[in-house]
Amino acid sequence: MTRSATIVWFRLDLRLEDNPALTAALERGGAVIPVFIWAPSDEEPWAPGAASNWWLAQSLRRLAESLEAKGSRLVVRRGGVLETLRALIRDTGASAIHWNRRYEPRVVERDGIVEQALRRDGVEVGTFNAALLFEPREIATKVGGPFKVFTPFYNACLRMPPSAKPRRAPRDVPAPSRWPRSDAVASLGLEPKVEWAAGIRASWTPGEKGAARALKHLLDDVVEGYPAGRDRPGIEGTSRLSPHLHFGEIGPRAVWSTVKAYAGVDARGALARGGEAFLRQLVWREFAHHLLFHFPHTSDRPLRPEFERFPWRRDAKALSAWQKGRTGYPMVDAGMRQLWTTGWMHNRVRMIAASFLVKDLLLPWQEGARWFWDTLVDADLANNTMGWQWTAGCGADAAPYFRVFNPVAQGERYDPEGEYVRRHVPELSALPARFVHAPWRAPAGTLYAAAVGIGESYPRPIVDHGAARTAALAAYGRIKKNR
DNA sequence: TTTTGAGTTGTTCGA
DNA sequence: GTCGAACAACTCAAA
Repeated sequence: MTRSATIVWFRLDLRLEDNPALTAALERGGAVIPVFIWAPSDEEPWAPGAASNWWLAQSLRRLAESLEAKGSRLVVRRGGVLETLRALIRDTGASAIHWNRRYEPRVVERDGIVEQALRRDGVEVGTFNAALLFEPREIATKVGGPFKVFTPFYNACLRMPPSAKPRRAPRDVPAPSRWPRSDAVASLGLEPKVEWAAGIRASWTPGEKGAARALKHLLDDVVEGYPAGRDRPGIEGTSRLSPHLHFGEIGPRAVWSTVKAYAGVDARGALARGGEAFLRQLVWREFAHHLLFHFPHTSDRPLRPEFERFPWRRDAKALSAWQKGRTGYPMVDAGMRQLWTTGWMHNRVRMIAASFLVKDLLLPWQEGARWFWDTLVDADLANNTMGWQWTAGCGADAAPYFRVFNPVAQGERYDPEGEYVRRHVPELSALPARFVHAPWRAPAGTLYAAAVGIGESYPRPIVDHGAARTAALAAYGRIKKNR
């Protein structure tokens, strides 16, 4: 006796492996109807940005292909989620719907409404965890509250029982006798009308297979040297898993168990071979989700209320120079141009570029968060929010206010040969290493030989870092509590 | 309730 | 060039 069909509503879980909503649908028996619904207005003011949308289009195509290889399809629709699901239930006779949970405040709210309405309709609703090692409510302090400091959060995670082993992708996915209509991915308008995605396309392979390849690359070439390599933007020292994790093309459980098995344990019981350092980063992703879930206003407003009074400047010209990578500080500009051309920025450089916007230019962190949101292929509300608030000093466990990154010193320390700068700021590529992070210090003859014209081919610094630092410290001093 | 120890990623200055 | 201290006070989390 086969049961009636189950709809699997795909969202940020665009994979077949270790996908609990899908697995449970298969275990339930009967046909499975995989669905994706494009409803960006539900997520305003944080509807996905342009780079995210590009990635999404590719990832949906890859998912559809994988489903077709299993004898199934991906039904794509646009518009109101509840109306669409109800129509699909009506058309297919499905009696159940499964999805994997998301944790962004607006989405939690929307999903709650959808779930209640469908249950009232008599539909069986099942929701699952695919996106996190530990969901926001699973980790709590001894008195039951959310954590605001990373280290105790991390320790609490390590005390948790290990999560279940990731499930394999199904062999096949039983199709319904008749498929509901589907829109084409191309009709969703996710891809640019003007061709700007060439650099992004050249840098990434969206989809579950691309994610698996990135994980293999992490094990083969990255983890071993991760503790130091992750801070070197000139080399491939990071996992580059972030967009794959954001779109759920791979799950954190699979990453965790694979890295752990690879790294092994040293004599003192600690994870060896860079494993600890990498998995810590994975827990930072968990912490970001924990924070946004428990402090849902923080995507727009500071966690520390005194920062509501911070004297941010308005300066459209400075903001535009930062966005375009024309601040005159090579490390900042290289980062901003890497972001623009590849849809991604190395984490070390994100901190440098973000610190520059917030502390050197005294522009509001929300402006930076907005720009990153639109340009990053890994734009993730939880991670983006936590990162910007950390840099600005207004978030959980944030950098102390006097911690102002020096873009020249950071460049010299983490990109000593200037490879990273040369790659992304080609007009400086002929400068010797000792001037590549501060070209204005180079003698005229050196500049001439390298064909660099300060204020011509490459901008003069738009602010003096030393003076900017003093101004930032003064501004932060003014919002201190006891003054 | 009170106490205690601690807190991702830095910079600058002076010895 | 290298090293340690100062930068400031606050809040968190657990005992």
